[in-house]
Amino acid sequence: MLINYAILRLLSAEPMSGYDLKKIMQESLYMYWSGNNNQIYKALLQLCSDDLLTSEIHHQDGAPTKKLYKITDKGRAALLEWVVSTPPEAPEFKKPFLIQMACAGQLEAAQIEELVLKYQHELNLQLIMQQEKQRRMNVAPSLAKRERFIEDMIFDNIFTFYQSELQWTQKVLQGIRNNFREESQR
Amino acid sequence: MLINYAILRLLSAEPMSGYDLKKIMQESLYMYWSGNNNQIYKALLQLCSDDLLTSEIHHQDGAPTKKLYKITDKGRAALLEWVVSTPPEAPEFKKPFLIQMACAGQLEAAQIEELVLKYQHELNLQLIMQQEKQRRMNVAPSLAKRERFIEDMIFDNIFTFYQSELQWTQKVLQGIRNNFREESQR
DNA sequence: CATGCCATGTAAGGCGTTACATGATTTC
DNA sequence: GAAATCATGTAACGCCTTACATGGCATG
Repeated sequence: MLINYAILRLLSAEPMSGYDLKKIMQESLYMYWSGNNNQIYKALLQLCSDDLLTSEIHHQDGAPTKKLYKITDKGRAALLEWVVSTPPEAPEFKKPFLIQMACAGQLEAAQIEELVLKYQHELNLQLIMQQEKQRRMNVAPSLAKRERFIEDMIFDNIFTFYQSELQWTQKVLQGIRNNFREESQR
Repeated sequence: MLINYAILRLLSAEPMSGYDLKKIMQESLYMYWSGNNNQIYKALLQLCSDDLLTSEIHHQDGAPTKKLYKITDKGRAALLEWVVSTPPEAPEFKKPFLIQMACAGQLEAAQIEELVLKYQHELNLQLIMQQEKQRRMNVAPSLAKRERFIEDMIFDNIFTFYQSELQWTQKVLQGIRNNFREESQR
C-alpha cells in the first residue's frame, strides 16, 4: 500500500504521532488522501507489526497522551528498497469537467462559455489554495541542497498542472469565440 | 453519480447495449472507469427505474440476446439540466511518482536520474496508448462543427496533460545534471 | 480443441471518505 | 458557554476493481 510508504517517508524525517501525520497529509500537495485518519491509524498498526516502526507512549500534562512513532532501520531499508525498485507509474487523473464538456454540444455558445469560465474560476481557487498550503508548509528552514531541489520540483509539478489546465481553458474560450462568433455576437 | 451522466451522454448519441457502453468506456480517454461492467449494469437498472432510459430486448441469431437501451425525453432533459447546473469541479490527480520523488533525497544523483528516466518512459508509453485509442475511436465521420471542436478540445486536454508532465521530467533531469554535476560526472 | 468475442450478470474485497465517540484543554 | 485544537480510535458506507459464472458462436 502506497500510504504506508508515504508514512515511512514522513517518519524518516522525524518521529511523529498519528495525529501529526494526519495534519501533514491534509496539508500536503501530493499525498492525496485528504487527511483521513482511519487509514493512517490502521497503517501505523500494520507497520509496527512488520517492525518497520516502533511506538512509544508519551504522557503529556495539559494534553492527551500520544504515541510517538519512530522508523526502525528495517523501516528505512524497506523505504529505500521501495523507492529504487518500484517501477514508476504514470499519473492518474479524474476530470469530471471533461464529461460535462462532452455534453456541451447541446448548449448554446454562451452557455458553454459560461461553463468554461466557471471551471476557470474553480481552477484559480484551487491554485491559490495550493500555493497557500505550500507557503504555510515552509517551516523546515535548512534543507540540504538536494532536498530543497526535490521539494521545489514537486511543487513545480503541481503548479504547472494547474497552470496548463488554465491555459487549456483559455484555448477553449478563444476557440468558442472564433468558431461560434456568429451566434455569440447576437 | 457521475457515471450515470456519462452513460446518458453516450446513449444520447445512439441506443446501445451495456456491453457496447463498457467497450466505449474502456477506450475512452476521459471516462475513467476502466471498463467496469459492474457499475454499468447497476447504473442502467437505476436509470431505467428513474424513467431516464427504456430497454428493449433484441433477439439476434448467431449472437446472444441483448438489451438495447434508449434515452427518453426525461433522460435528455435530466442530462441537459445536469450539464448547465452542476458547478464544474477542479480535476483530481494521483501521482504516486511524486511520493517516490519525495524519498529520493536519500539516493545518489545517478539513481534519481534513472528513476526519472523510467518515469519518462512510462509517460511516453501512456501518451502513445492514448493517441492510439484516439485514432481507433475516430469512426464517427461527420460531426457537426461544434461537436468536432469539443472532441478536439477534450483530446487536446489529455494530450497536453501528458506533454506537460514530460516537460517536467526534462526540467528535473536538467536540474539534476546542473545541481549535482560533481557527483554524476564522477 | 483452445482461445477470443459477444452479452449479461454477480461476488468479493480493497481503497477511501465522512461521520461518530471520547475527553481534556485552550481560546473567543 | 461555545467552538477549536490535541489525540486516538471505530463504524458505516460508497466507489471501483478484479474475478468469476454462464453460454453460444467464430477463428486459428
